[in-house]
Amino acid sequence: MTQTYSLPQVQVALPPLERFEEYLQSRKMRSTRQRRVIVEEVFSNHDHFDADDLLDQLRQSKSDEKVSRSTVYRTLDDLVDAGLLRKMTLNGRTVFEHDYGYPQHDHLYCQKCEQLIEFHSNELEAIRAAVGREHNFRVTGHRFIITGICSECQVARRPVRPLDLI
Amino acid sequence: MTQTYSLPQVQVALPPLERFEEYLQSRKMRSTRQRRVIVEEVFSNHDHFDADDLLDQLRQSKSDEKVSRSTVYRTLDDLVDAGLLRKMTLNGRTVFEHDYGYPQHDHLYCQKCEQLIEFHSNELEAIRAAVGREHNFRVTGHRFIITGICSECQVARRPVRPLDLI
DNA sequence: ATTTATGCAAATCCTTTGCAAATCT
DNA sequence: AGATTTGCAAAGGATTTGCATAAAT
Repeated sequence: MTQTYSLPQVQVALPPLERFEEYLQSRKMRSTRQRRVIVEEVFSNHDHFDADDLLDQLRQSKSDEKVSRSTVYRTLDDLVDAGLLRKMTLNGRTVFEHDYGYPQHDHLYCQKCEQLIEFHSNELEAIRAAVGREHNFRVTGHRFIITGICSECQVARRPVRPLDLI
Repeated sequence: MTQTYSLPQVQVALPPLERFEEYLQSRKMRSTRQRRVIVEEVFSNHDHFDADDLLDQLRQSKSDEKVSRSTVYRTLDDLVDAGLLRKMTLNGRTVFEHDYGYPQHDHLYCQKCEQLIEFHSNELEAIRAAVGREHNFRVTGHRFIITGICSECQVARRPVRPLDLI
């Protein structure tokens, strides 16, 4: 039942860690215990997080695998360079989210619960392109965030975050 | 030739300083020399700026009108509260721009010359509303920034800014 | 054996704060 | 006079850096 003839090689997405090691090799950087631990932790769930969140998570998981704060910062930047993570500023906080193997999307940001909701819009891509064309601007990316109150918070009576820093 | 009968009072936009003094009064805050100097300086040109830029400008203009760094920070926040300025984070920098009496717009950001180009799109408003409706999200605002290379920089050969922080 | 990465503590950058003195109303 | 605001210097928070030691090739 096993097929032994070879199929045309399909571009299958590598697991994040492997993808990262590929990147490291290409830059003559080393695959260290810390880097591996960080990548595993980062891709173990799909939340948005900042350096501190990650540090906390690392401390909670297998306690023997310590990683210093500086290494977390350094590796997070490497992961962005490698295209595994996206970095953005939200309300003054630097937050990261998965980029590698993750579909393009934008965010709704609730000013009460501070939750980020993802959405995708094809029309947005169109606008982006049109605006670029109009201004003879070579578009390489964008960031779009809609602020307001999410459905759950519309009933709850919680204070709205000042929100000047989106 | 002078008409002495009174016309129905039209809502004319007040100059920024007057608008600000109105705000100050409503909050029992005082119209101080520093606050006046800052507002005048801020609205003397339409560039985007950060606290440091403003401090420099203040130092260059009439040298007798000194304003301390803390006061600049404090007043900038007041101006945001008063609705005269918008605050946003760009590439890790906190930048301000005129809001009062200024039409709603979004930005193109050139990663080479770091210039901000303003544009407006009605379609964007539509998308915003549609997305909000879909997610039962009460939209109060948004931030949209398109990144890339402006027309002038497309010919020049300058390095592209890393740009992870938009 | 070499070279790169880590961890620590110190340094930096930007912004905020406490408080006495100065300035408004 | 009485209250608010200012300027200063010190405190904060987040991130980066220099450097000796540890770990990877």
